[in-house]
Amino acid sequence: MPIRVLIADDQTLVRTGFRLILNADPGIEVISEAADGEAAVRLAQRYRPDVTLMDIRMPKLDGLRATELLAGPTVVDPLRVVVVTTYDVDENVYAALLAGACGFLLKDAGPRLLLEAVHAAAKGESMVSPSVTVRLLKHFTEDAGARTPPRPDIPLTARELDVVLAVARGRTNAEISAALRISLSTVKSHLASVQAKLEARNRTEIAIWAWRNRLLT
Amino acid sequence: MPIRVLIADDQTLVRTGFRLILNADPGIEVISEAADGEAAVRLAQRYRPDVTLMDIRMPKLDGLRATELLAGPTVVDPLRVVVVTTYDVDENVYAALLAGACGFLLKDAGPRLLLEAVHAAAKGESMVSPSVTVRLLKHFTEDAGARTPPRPDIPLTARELDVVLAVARGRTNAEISAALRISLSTVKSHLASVQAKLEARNRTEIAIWAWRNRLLT
DNA sequence: GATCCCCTAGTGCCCGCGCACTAGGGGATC
DNA sequence: GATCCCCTAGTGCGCGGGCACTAGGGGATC
Repeated sequence: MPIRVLIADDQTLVRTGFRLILNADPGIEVISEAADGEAAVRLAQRYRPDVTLMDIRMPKLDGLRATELLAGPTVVDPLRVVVVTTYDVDENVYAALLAGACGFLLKDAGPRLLLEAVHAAAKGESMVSPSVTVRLLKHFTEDAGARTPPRPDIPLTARELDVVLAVARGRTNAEISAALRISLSTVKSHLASVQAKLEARNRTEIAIWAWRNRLLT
Repeated sequence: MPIRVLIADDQTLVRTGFRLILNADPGIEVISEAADGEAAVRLAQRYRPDVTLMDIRMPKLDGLRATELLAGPTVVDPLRVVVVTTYDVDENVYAALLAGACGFLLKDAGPRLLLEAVHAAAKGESMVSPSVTVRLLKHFTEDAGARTPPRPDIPLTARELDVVLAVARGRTNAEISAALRISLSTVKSHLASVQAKLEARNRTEIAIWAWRNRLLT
């Protein structure tokens, strides 16, 4: 059984291009096309395709709103939507993912990537354009291991700082241990020395210290 | 000028498979291979390949450490490393990204994905396996979703607020009980309902909520 | 008067955390 | 080579805190 795909884009040429690429894959079948956002929502709700390719800039209803209607957090039985756009703008990525998109592709991506994205979406996985992914990972690693020295010159080691930041995010010792790939004992060791250095009585005071000193925002 | 690739994997069959796939692409040239982590680091430092494919489980030095040595945050002129592994474990993903990997691939990925990953890495972009991406996005939207509705308008009762503020100052339940002149049980009761309302998992997350919403300075 | 919420209070359970202490490998410094 | 610090890891212990549940008095609303 092939993957049933709906294409939503206001430009005929783009739709045709996508259709040709997708139909060349025997595992994929384009079942319908929409030229504006309203039609996209209507057709998607009627046919319930396995994957919907959604352009952002469309008449009547833009692709992000349409995505929210089809895959948003409040939808009971969300569809899989891959957002496709020309412009690699951070706000678009952000909005698309919050709207429930399970993929974000730039139109300059090659056919291989488009096919991968459709297959991934159909499996419940996600595919994001590499140029977007790199920023996503940056976001992630900054969040996870922002090794910025603290304002008041308390000599925390790099590892201790990792633990402090995790605590300040409300993580448990077990979670920290998994995230940093060290044992529970080691987490406790670091935490104990941090606690002594900061003269904190418990982990909450450590978290407060981190917030007070603007290690987090 | 083709993309120069180093393959690091202890299994000969895997290396051969990768080499065949990569060499089929005229834009890619496999310049060397390593069968353990130490050799990977040595060869990578000598030849400085555009992209290194790095297995995690390897003799002598595991791929994560090797990646850290080649692309870690402390390295002056980091190389591009794509981590490749059999096991889709969260800790591996975290560790790989923190070690500076600009890609994370599962070995069950198809050849298309491997090629895309190498091309992306060479361009300074990033490619992550779809099954991993889906979890990465979940993290992202959770983080973002926790930020977007900065709801100070959660209906906390006066007494609950007292307790929250005390917690946000690092007080223990016993101290709160004494300060507010109520029993320990009552403190726990209030705290339990606060916890439910804020969807917090522990008192630290309650304290974080208070600071994030500027209930304290 | 009935209903609802808030504040108060309790019991039992047990897991996570903090405390004290030890310890070895590795890198940097003297 | 000796010393120091960092990161790692472990054991044992005990308390604080989170979880589930019940419950009664009082004020406000319907």
